[in-house]
Amino acid sequence: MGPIDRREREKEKLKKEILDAARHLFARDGYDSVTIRAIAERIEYSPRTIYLHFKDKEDLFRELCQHDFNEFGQRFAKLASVKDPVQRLKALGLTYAEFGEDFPNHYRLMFMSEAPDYEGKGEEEWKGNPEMDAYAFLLATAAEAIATGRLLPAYKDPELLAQTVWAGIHGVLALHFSKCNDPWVKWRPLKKRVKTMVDLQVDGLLAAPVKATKRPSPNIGKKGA
Amino acid sequence: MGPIDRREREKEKLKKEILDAARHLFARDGYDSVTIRAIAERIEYSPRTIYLHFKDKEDLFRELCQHDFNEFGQRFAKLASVKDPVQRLKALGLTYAEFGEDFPNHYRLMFMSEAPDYEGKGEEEWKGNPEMDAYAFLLATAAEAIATGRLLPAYKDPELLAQTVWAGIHGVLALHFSKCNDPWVKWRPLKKRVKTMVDLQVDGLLAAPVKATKRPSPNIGKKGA
DNA sequence: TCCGTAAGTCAACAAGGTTCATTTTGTATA
DNA sequence: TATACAAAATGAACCTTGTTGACTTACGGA
Repeated sequence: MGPIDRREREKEKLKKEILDAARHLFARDGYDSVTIRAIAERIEYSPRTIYLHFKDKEDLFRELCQHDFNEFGQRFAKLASVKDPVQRLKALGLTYAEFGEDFPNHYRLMFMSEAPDYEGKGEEEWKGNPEMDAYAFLLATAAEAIATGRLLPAYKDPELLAQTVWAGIHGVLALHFSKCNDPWVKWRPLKKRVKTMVDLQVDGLLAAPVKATKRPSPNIGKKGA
Repeated sequence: MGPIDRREREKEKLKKEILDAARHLFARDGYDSVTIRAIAERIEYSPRTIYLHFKDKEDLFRELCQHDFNEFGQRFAKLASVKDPVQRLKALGLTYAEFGEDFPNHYRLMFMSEAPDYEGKGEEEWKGNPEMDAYAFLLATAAEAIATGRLLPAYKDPELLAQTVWAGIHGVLALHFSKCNDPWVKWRPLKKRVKTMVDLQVDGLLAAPVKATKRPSPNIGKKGA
């Protein structure tokens, strides 16, 4: 049965066209500024047609992310070759930030907008999500880093460590995206801020500058305010 | 001239009513979900009236922030009594995060949405802004901390240090607000993540656990990936 | 009492997401 | 070949929301 197959293919092709148009516009103008009508105009179809392929604007947006974030996943995957987990942690941070710099609108989309509620959805719904893969990779690296015994004993929960490191770099980017116009801040170059964050975190984890391999003293004592 | 004054007072009172209604709604529902019409309905005036007091929705929103962020400024001001600048840095982080926890929607408003362009506006436009005061305070604390000589020599730029520390805590909050539903992350409690971030950063700055007062070794050498 | 100004309102516009009812199109079948 | 039918596509409209133009009302001063 040829015709049916062809139709199916054509349907897929149109969907791809929509995604391409949407990608272009979202990346250039940001989520809010892009209208369904504009996307439709770009592909020379009526706005209504888009709704035959996507439930609503957010659904389109989300599918686009899912599709595109392979780039993100691929960049991360390359870092598997870094043997030392602590160095890999650093590399992860730098790569993550680089992605944010290269694709600011995608970054915003993925990390700075309310996530959909996965409540109730099965694992299949989010399996294969590059964001998840990246987090898993970060988590594994954190665990390995801890396993080297070179970190301060306070940092022994891989999950907590991964979340904290992630938050640090994310903070640099997020602040950059939303606050870079504050006139009372003499912003340092983004790259410099990223590097400082990465260094600071690793310094904090190792808690002994550069080449110390053993933690200097086990008792950290109370840290209360 | 009594009547004129009274009119002025009444005008101010109505403006305050608008702000109160807006605060309530913004805090409860978030910026996007609040409509001008809803605010108007709450104060039992027509929507048009709001435009007699504020240029547009964003202007209203911004004035509200400006007005409310005294709370923010006051919390910070209290920390001036912490003598040790490093401890004060810690306290600043914890207080900042506490504010975000207590007023998530205000936090979002102030730190997670595109700032207006201050381009071209004179200093008067943003003078007295509590956000600026808070940043100035953080900056001063960073400078003092550096001046103690207890930090690693790599961290000698107060501006860069302030920006990095801010970014770290902000990252924890921002990630929390937009990503706490990701099912593949076993999120640790927010308070714990905040504390970890603060500790990690201070550990990194001091680069010698706990009570070390002198930097252990001046040469940090290259940190490149 | 009458005028002018400030305060306030109604109705409407425009933009944008979304849907209803309808038309067009291409395929399979009598 | 002519017809029935489902898929594809669309134009017009609906609804919400920010915003504004034009009008009405209230009131202090002459």
